[in-house]
Amino acid sequence: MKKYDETSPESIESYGKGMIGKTFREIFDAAKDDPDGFVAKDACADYLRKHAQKSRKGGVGNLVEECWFGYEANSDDRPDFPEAGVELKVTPYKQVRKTQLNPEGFAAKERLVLTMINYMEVVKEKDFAHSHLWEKAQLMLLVWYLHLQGRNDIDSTVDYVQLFTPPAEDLEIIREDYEKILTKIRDGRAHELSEGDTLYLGACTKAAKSTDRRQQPYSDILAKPRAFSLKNKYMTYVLNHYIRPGRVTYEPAVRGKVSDFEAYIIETIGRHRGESMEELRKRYGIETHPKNLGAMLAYRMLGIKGNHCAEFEKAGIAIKSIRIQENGCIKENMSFPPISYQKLAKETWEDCTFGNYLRETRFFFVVYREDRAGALRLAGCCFWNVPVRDLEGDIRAVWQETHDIIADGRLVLDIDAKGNVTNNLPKKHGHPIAHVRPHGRNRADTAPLPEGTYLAVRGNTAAWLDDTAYTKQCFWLNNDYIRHQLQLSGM
DNA sequence: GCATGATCATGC
DNA sequence: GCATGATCATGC
Repeated sequence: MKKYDETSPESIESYGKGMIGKTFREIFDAAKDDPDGFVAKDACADYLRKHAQKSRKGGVGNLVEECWFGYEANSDDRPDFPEAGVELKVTPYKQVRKTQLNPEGFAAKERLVLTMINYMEVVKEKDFAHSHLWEKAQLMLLVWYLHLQGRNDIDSTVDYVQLFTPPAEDLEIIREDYEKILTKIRDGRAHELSEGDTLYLGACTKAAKSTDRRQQPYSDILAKPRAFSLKNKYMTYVLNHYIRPGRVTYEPAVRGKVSDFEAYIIETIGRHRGESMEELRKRYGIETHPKNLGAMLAYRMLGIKGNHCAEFEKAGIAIKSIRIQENGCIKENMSFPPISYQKLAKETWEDCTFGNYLRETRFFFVVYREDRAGALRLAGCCFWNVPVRDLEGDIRAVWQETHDIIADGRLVLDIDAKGNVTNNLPKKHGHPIAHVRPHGRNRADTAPLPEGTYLAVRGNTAAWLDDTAYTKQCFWLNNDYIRHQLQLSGM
């Protein structure tokens, strides 16, 4: 006898809310001792074994299915509660740095995987409304728990349980994302899919081994197995704006309905083509010359008063303003967040901070070009993400070289008689796309090296030196590479 | 002129 | 206090 009505989403939700405040271990223990035989006993024994070792991916999800809802976990294609059309999703969130706009500092820990993309079958679907994806995503019961580093998730508490359907304005974009992914598959380019291609719905890689490949219908090239997923940034927005109570929402760029989000943004900003940064700055009443002026002006041109935009936030779009000099060169290389040497040393390319950032982030380039008088005039804008071949080519090489030097403790400084410092990290020379360079307050602004590794110094020493830490560096994308990418985007 | 290392200014 | 975006300084 079920303790809820399997045909009613509300009943499933209300029964699910009974988990709030309980740990997964408590849910398991209660089920184990349930005299009604509510749970398959074999499954419970299985859990004890698996969780005695270490936390298993999907482990707590299966635990909730079997120990709380009392059905056997399976990889059935249908929704978990077929009669109610509800899909159960147990998903972690985590603590991140607190900011003014995220005062408690919570973020989704992972993207939400919805369903595998069967390249051969998905192209036969009539449209999004009739897709297998929509069947799985139209009504989800989200179960959130806080993941703490170093703690087995089985000891986490269930914090939120809520039915969720993406709101209409998000669905418009999810539908466009779906079409974009389908178009790439229909063009025989499934092997070039990337999470950065789309906004809220991503095609994330999902394979047991990094060498796994799948057939695709319109090309002989094998493609990585991928799944439709709601991206991490979107899930963070869902958590902080739809699930947790009392959060502020950001202003949207689109009010009403548009058929193509990106085209609308480009067109709206494009109306200001030819205007100078200074003119725009004064028009929008910005008194100072902040470093993020380019981004601020982009928001103003989109009719947004603050320095955040709901759609960009949900999609994880990063605004980068680019200045082209009169001679056609981009003045500066493009910087990224500082490298944590300790994290880097433990990472692999398949799952690393910088690689994941580039894979998941869509960029919005706002381009200003210097005129003869030296004024920067808006030249246009475009959306961009790193092409797979570049990511897996030079960027990967630069990352791997940097990783190996740091992880193996092979970082070497040469200091000449004048005190000029050079290191052996990958340079722009010899790398067409990316390089590594300092990026901190000054060279005494350092980050710790992995434990047990030490900075080697040849030549002279320097007062700021400490052989367990080194000047903060970051990965940079080369200016000429960005220039070339802009040209490919028709700018 | 450009690569590389270094630093500045502002906002969160 | 630190990340971020931007720019500077020097030597080859």
